[in-house]
Amino acid sequence: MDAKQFEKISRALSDPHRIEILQAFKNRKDCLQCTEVHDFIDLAQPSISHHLKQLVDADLLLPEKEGRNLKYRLNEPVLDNYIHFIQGFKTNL
Amino acid sequence: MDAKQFEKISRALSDPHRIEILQAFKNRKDCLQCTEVHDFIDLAQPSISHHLKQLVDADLLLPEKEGRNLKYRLNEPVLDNYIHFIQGFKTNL
DNA sequence: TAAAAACATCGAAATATTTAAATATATCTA
DNA sequence: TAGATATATTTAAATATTTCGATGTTTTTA
Repeated sequence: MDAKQFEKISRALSDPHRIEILQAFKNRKDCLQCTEVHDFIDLAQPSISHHLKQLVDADLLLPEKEGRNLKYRLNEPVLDNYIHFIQGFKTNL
Repeated sequence: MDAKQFEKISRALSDPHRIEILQAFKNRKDCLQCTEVHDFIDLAQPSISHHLKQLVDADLLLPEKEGRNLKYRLNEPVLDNYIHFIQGFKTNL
C-alpha cells in the first residue's frame, strides 16, 4: 500500500457515520445491505449513498449487485494492508 | 478507544504531509525535532506547526519541550489501540 | 539587554467535505 | 406495462480544512 492509498482510506475512516457503517460488520456473518444502513443511520438516502461510495472508493467495501439491491462485503485484506502501513511508523532500530 | 477518538486519529492520518511526518519516525531511534520537519516538508512554518498540532491533538505524537525546541515521540500504544479498533470491524462469527 | 531562533496564534483566502432536495436510472412486481 | 422499490447523480448551501503572511511569545546567545 502506498501513502496515497493510505491517505484515502484514512479519510474514509474519518467520519462518524462511516465508522458506524463499518462497525455494523462486527455482528454480521458476511454482507450488509444498503437498505439496512438506512435503518440504523439517520441520514437522507443520497447522503448514505455518498458515504458508501467513499468507502467503496477507498476499497474498504466491495459492492455486489443483486437485482435492484446492493450488498457490501468488508475488504479485510485491505484492512490488513492498512494496519501494516501503520506498523511501519514504528521505530525499528 | 471509542469511535470519537478513532475518528480524530483517522482524520489526523488523512493528510499527505502528516503521513510524511509520521514516516520520518521509521529511521529514527526516538525523537523528531520540529526544525527537522521543516527540513523535509516544503511548507511555511505556521503550516507545519498546524500539522504537528493535529498529530498531538490526536494523541499520535507526544511533545516534549527542551528549551526553545520541541521534540516529538511517537505514541505507539495509541497506534496499537487504533489498530485494535480496526480489527473490531472484522466479522468474528 | 538586544538580537536571533524556535515555535504558536490570528486572520483571511482557497479548497474540500458534508448534507439534502430534486431528479434520474435500474429492477422488480402486480 | 405501470407503479413501486433501491440506488445514483446533480446542484447548492453550510461547514471544515489547508495554507500562508503577519505578528506574538519564549528562550537562547552575543
